[in-house]
Amino acid sequence: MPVNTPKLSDLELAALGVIHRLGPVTPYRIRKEFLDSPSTIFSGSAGAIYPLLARLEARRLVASASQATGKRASRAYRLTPAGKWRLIDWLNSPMGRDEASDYDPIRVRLHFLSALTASKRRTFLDNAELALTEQKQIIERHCKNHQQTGDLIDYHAARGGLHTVRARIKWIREIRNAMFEKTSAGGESPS
Amino acid sequence: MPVNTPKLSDLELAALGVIHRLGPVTPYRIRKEFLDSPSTIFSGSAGAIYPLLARLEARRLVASASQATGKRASRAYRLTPAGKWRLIDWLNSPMGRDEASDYDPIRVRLHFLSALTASKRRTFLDNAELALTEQKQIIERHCKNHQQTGDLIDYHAARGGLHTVRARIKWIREIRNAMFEKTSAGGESPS
DNA sequence: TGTGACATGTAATATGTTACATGATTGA
DNA sequence: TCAATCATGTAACATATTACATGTCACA
Repeated sequence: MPVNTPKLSDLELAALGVIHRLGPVTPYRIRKEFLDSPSTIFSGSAGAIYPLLARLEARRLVASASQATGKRASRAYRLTPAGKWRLIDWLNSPMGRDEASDYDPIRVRLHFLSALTASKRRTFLDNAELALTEQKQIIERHCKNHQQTGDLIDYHAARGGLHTVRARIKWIREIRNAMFEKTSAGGESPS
Repeated sequence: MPVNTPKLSDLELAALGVIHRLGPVTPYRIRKEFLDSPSTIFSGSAGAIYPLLARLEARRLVASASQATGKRASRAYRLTPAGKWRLIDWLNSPMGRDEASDYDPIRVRLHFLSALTASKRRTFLDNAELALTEQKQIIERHCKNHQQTGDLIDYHAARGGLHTVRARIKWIREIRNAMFEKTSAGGESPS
């Protein structure tokens, strides 16, 4: 069932998802979900989340109820039925190039490596491998956490990050090998 | 040498890189570079590129010379020395979480899969694998092209996309296996 | 002579970032 | 009681998307 045609941003859709998963939830709790994620694409900044929730409420995709304990204003947001339909539409919608494509900031930089001296290129690759290795450790911790808490979906999502970061490390090593390690054996034929 | 402190967007930095690689180059040629890329993050829309070039020129990172053949206005852009320094600064700058992190639209959706019935979850995974497989073929073609033209850097960049998309396919299969194959095929009910 | 691809641009608009302001709670 | 952290918000700003307007060229 197509619902609420106007397009939503990735962040808005992800927010719907978070609200669905957590149930009635405060804006800050939603922010934390993004802030604590090993992925950094959704910054979870206040300036993004509060106006976003106002937009979603204006479109009747979420509803809020006051939750004030004492004087401080606080609202708990939940999905409306329309909001849940919209979320499900998104999850069921066919995947195209945009979804199959990924964004790798290191790969973007790599395209322009010819602007550097050979020595700086090597430093670039070393830095990349270091940063990726740290990221890998962060994700491995997440993975273990979710495994212990039995949170299957989050576990699989973390595994995705792990698969990817491992592939990227392997890739960086392959490049360094090709560029610097000369005749190293064992090279697989590309493709 | 730190140059030109104000921060540039990824697209602006990538544009500097493209201008550096191609030499004096028209706006449309720059757009095409993004339009033709197997990655879809940089749309290369006119509304992004033309104002961007004006900004970079105002900051003296690029300079342009008229290239009008006949009546139609056309400018060729090249990097200024400051522009080249800025590009090199970017490539040499240390990599942090943001660079080590990646953005996988399928992984974002996966986090909310609990909103779907078991049957729809399976469809989701099938769709994902299909889209990824198509993307893989596109990247494989790019890879071969660059290999034939001897364009080492672009070849390695394409290899990066290939490593990643393969890892993602493997990951999707792993999830389907865990959820449906093997042991108790009993899907849980949607929450 | 018209059609479609190539090419240059602008305007309206929406989203998200940074920076700021402020209140509440915890614990040193 | 002071500082840090948690939490709610707003305002200014910059960037990028969509949609539009228009010109040029090849060629059927």
